[in-house]
Amino acid sequence: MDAIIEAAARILEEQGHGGFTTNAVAELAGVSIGTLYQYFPDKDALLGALIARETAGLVEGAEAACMLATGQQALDALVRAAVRHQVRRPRLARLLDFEEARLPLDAGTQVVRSRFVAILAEILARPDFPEQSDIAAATGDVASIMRGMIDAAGERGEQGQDALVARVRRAVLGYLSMPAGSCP
Amino acid sequence: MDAIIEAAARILEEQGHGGFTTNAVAELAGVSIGTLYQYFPDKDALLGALIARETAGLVEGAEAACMLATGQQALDALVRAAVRHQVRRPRLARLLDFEEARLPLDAGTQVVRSRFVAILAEILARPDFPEQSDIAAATGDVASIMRGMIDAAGERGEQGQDALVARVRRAVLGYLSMPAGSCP
Amino acid sequence: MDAIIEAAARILEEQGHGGFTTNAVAELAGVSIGTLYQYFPDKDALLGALIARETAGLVEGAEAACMLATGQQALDALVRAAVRHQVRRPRLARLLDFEEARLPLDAGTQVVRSRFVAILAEILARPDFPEQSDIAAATGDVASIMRGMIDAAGERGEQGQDALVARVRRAVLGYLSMPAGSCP
Amino acid sequence: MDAIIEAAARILEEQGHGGFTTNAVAELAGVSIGTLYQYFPDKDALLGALIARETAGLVEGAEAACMLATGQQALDALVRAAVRHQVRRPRLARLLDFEEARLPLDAGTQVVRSRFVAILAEILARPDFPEQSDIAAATGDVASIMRGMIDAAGERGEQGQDALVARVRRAVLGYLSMPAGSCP
DNA sequence: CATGAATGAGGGTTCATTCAT
DNA sequence: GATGAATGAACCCTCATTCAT
Repeated sequence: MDAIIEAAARILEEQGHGGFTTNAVAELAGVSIGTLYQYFPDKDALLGALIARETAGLVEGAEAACMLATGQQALDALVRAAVRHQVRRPRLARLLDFEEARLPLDAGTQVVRSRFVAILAEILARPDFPEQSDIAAATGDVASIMRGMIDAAGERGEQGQDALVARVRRAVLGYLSMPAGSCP
Repeated sequence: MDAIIEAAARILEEQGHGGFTTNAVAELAGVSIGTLYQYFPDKDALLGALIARETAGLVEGAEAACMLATGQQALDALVRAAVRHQVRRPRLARLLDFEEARLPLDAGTQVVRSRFVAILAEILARPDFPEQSDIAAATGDVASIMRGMIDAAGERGEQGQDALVARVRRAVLGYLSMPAGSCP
Repeated sequence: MDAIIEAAARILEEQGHGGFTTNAVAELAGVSIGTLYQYFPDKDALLGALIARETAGLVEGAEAACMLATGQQALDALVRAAVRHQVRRPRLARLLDFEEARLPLDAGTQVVRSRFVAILAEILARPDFPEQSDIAAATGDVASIMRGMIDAAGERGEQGQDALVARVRRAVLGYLSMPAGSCP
Repeated sequence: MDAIIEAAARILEEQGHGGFTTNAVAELAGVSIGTLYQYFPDKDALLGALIARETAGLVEGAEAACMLATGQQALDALVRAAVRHQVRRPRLARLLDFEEARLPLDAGTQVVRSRFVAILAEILARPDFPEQSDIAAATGDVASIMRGMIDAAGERGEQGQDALVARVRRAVLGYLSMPAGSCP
């Protein structure tokens, strides 16, 4: 039931973990608690489904970005997708981010998440970016940078997307164009 | 009682939020639940004390970094301090980071946190770094980048400090040396 | 659930405040503690419901008394109702009386209580009683006299109703027929 | 320790049963909790001592009243003593009244309390009062009337003593002068 | 004698989950 | 399928009481 997942999302972003109870979700969704348990075996399954739904949107954007011709364009679209995703529901995104680390991630979500990283890796390997000696590490770092900056913006309640997109791109490009292993 | 705070730290990093109950903390600390409540008026106060303790170490390192002559040296020391802090107890650091956002942060902790940012701002303003048009934004971004990368490393269970330090420095320097506002 | 309220009544009269715990009430009622809290948001709400239930019976009797033709008859019925109410469960009545003073009496119960006083005022104003210079004070005093005598009888464990009724009537009539303000 | 008893009194009248904890009493008295327990074996003992202290003042007044020549004078003084006692610390008096019923009254307090009734009985037997067919019952009733009216005044927060004294005397004299056993 | 840190049974309350209807 | 009353383990926290110093 989509209504249940959406109710879970709303409760989570409006009340935080404190108010996130199965009963509250069921009530907001307009179904009985029994019905909720018919669709989701337990609370974590509901959370997992919510995470999957949210992550899916992000991956869709990433896949679209991947279609673009140049690396610059693709990266730009990817950053934009990530920012848009976060700006839409910042608190929810942050909370789910945190939950993801705690959950015994079911296979489905795992795949979705690594799909994003795979796409990012493909983009960073494009010829219009400086070649990276360790592409896997670079990919991980870029992902971390994006996540760190975007989460922080959400936490601060930043509103506009464009400024944030510009700054994230600056960070990513700066990282990529900086030679690895410069002296200590 | 330091034993109680340390027990709280251990419970949190070993069992996560789920296992973090006042009774569990008291038991691990080897005191009765009543004793715990004689030192901390409620659960959040205990959490606050733990956050303060952990954050304090980090700020100390930052303050030492601030003493160094050049910006490069100071930044290097700062990154190193942050990495060391995180690598020591990665899970704990991440969980506390999250709690900090939720707590009605008492003044003391607030100060500690903003102190770190203030130090970072001072370092970034040094003459051996490229001048930033918006120093506040740059400071925030650099902090986010550091946090994002270091948290991710902790999440992945990365062990060695040096590689991580090098990569974080690369990201920060890359960001700083990239001119802001390059078009797409 | 009536069973819960009745269990509360029994616990209260058999064990006093000391034994009046939500767990004890639930157990005696034969329901789980969770069920109790589904019907009453907290302990005070349960107490309030019990007070309302007990007071209701008394007011009913008072209202019936009010229908009677003469003041003498009405007063007699009123006293009888109050005595009957108290004699039925003396300890419970006394304890609830006390709690009533402590509770942030919800509107419903407030009304019930003042209703009794209003009825008493109406009865005392009947023409077959001596006219009172300050009817409000007289009403309050008569109510206090009744309550004092009836509570004391309950405390002593007095059993029969008739003797007590006769004595209360004597006190009330004595008060009413005594001119106010006779000097010493 | 008188300071402890007085602290108990103050806590009780200012915070009610809810705040009446041995720790609070000790703190207000300016002694340690250990000291409190050196003087009073347990909480009820402290309460008992407080009751004894308060009741004692009342009995003293009653004994003084008993010395007066006529019944009228003695009764007047007795009522006045009771009212004064209550008006001084109304909430405390009411709470202690209630506790008295619950406590396994130690012999000392028992004696004090029945002493008051004995004095009242003696006064009511004076020749300037109408003769009572059942002097024991009359004594109990008069005591109950006094207590009911005076407690109610305290509950209402009534301030002046004189009006209350006049009304109580009216009630008592009215009761005494009313022939027992008038028709139903 | 005074102290006060320590104790821990027990109290009020929540909430994930079940199951008879 | 849907319902929602019922469950009870577990949580946070209090407070009367003890006892080593």
